[in-house]
Amino acid sequence: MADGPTINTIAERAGVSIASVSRVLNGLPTRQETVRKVMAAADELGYVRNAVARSLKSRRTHQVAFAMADVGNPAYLAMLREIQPVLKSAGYRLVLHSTDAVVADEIDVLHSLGERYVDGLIMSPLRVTEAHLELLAAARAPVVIIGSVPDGTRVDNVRADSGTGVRLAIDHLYALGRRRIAMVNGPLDTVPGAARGAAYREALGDLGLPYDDDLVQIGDFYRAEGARAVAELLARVPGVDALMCANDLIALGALDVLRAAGKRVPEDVAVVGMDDTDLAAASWPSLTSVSLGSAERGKVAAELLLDRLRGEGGEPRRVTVPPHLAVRASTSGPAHDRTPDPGHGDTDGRTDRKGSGA
Amino acid sequence: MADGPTINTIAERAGVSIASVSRVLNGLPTRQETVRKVMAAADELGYVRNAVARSLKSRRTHQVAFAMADVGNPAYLAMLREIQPVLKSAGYRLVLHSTDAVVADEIDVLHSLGERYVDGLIMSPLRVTEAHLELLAAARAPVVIIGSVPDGTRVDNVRADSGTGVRLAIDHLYALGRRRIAMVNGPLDTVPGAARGAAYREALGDLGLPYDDDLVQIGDFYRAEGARAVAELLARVPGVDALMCANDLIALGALDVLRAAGKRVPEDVAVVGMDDTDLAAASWPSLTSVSLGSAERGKVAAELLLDRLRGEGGEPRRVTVPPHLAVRASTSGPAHDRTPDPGHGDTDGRTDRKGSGA
DNA sequence: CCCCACACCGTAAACGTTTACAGGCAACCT
DNA sequence: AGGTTGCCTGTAAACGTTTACGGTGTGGGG
Repeated sequence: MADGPTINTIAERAGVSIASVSRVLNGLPTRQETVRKVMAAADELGYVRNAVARSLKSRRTHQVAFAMADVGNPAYLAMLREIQPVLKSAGYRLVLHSTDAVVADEIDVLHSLGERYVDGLIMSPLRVTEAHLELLAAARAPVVIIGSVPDGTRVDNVRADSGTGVRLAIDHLYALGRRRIAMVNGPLDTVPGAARGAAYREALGDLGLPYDDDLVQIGDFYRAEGARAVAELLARVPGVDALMCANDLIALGALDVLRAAGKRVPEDVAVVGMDDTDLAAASWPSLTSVSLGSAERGKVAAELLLDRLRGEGGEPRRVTVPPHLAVRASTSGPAHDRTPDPGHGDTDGRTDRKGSGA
Repeated sequence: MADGPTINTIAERAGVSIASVSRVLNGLPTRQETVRKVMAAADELGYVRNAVARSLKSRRTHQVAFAMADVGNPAYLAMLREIQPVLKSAGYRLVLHSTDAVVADEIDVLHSLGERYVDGLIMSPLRVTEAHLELLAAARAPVVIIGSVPDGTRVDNVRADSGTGVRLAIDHLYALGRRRIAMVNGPLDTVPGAARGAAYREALGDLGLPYDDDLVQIGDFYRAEGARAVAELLARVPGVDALMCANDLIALGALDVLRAAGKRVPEDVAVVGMDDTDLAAASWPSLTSVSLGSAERGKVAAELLLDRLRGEGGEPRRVTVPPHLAVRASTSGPAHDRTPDPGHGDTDGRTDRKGSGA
């Protein structure tokens, strides 16, 4: 296999200096004859520029890292799917870090920025610890955080608004005439759990509905736990007419239990999920779900980072992506898929993906 | 922000040569006193090794690329989820290429191997063209292909076996007493479409069932097209008692239509999907599906590549990952989720993922 | 005819590491 | 005491680029 040709090999073969070769390859002004000779030599040798050497000299790797907890999580996946093309079209490669929700791994990623193998980083941390903040402050490359970050942290930041999301859903249910709206939440010591629980309470208040502890059931963010929680809830409050679920998996569990209990969805009980994953469109009945704009957040984050990489300075920017409601059969009757908000309504397109397996 | 400390900065501060610094940092035998001084200096300066310079000298980047058509496709996603941890624990970073099913992009990726920004590549191409083969033969780094490749191609190769997969499903349906088993396929000019169609015909033959053109319906690999195809099929052959669908999306479309037609699943019509995506476990009734072992293929591919990176030579290896059947409610009655093949039975665990949206 | 301007090119340094080689020094043996 | 051994360390080259700088040759103007 030998050792690939370098700029030196070309120089020899073309009878010019390596400086000329470099100039030609970079399109700097050069005599026509020289260009011809160099190009010919490069073609014959099948030369490809060594990216590592180039990076060393130019201090640019044209790589960007994206770090999140788990590729399998549809929220992160949606981000990834938007980030990738944005970076690609700007000439950057994407280095993927899956941190398995381990804080130490996230710290590692931040620390490894110092190795300078990427020009920038997009990170969506689970929680932001002191260690995160310290490393962020000292980061040797631009960083964009997807998720919430303490006020005053000097870092570009793109966040969701699950509080408003919950409110959208509750308003929707209220508009449909539902008055006994229950909340099936995940653990309250998680950031999303706490935020969604608080928003539920507030939204009820604003609508003049009483807050009733009996209507709140805590489980976990999984399907089986969601089912269990809803079963308990139904036993306690048989007359409930709507379920606000803290994510889509819980909502799927709710559908299971309601079906088993002989309740019709949405006629007897309306169900709303959250995150608007592709499971929502695939389930039966299809699930109305609050989209927190993961895709949009990914895209914005990538664009913020590219701005920094282009050298734009200035104060850290903060963008909040508004949630929206993807209305489907589980609240609005038997019609199949309706998305009243065409501005973001690519929701259902997502099931249109090929599942071949070559 | 200044310019980060280098090995030179440390050498100065510790009063030793850069060679000694390098030795200490790499754990080569060194006097205790020197180690102490160097470590102290490095700590105080917050030194982090420059990965680019290191790669240039050592000709190792500790990066591996994975190229596939689309991260959103659950089959590729499953691969990615297995590849990532295997590479990570071996100390490699993952560079992700999404080629959007554009052949030119795949060629680009292969070509860019010459830039030496990665030590190896795992690629799952849609089709393998002449250009692919040429570049593979000349590749300057080890490559593992996930998918089929012409016999005699000198490249490590991991493939699925969708033919056997179809047969598993047909046998299963036959064992349940079904005799009018229809096939709902995607276009026959695609690789998976052709293979699955042929396998269907063969499997019927082996079971002594007649092949009947009326029982075959061609659509496309999407939910809506699947629904349309099944509607036609039902109109033509009302007595069909089982549907073999060429992927999960088609099967979801089938469920929609059967429900609308008042047919019970599985009592009246049993339904089998293919690819065993997480949609299969989420749907109602949950969907029996043929897993083509995407996750397993990803894992095996990563391991083959690591072997090469460790310097193992030898003939190109070919591994075929056996398919298996994830049996669920859409064929085996009302009981919820049963996977009779515990050897691969992590199927349902996949829905147990958190869908938070910080 | 001389000089200057200009276009082009080559030499060499630099980016931040790793590593072959050789020098220095202490300890040990004879 | 002199020689040998072995450990530790420093010098310098190398990895493959980019680029500042100065040199050469040509053409044109005075």
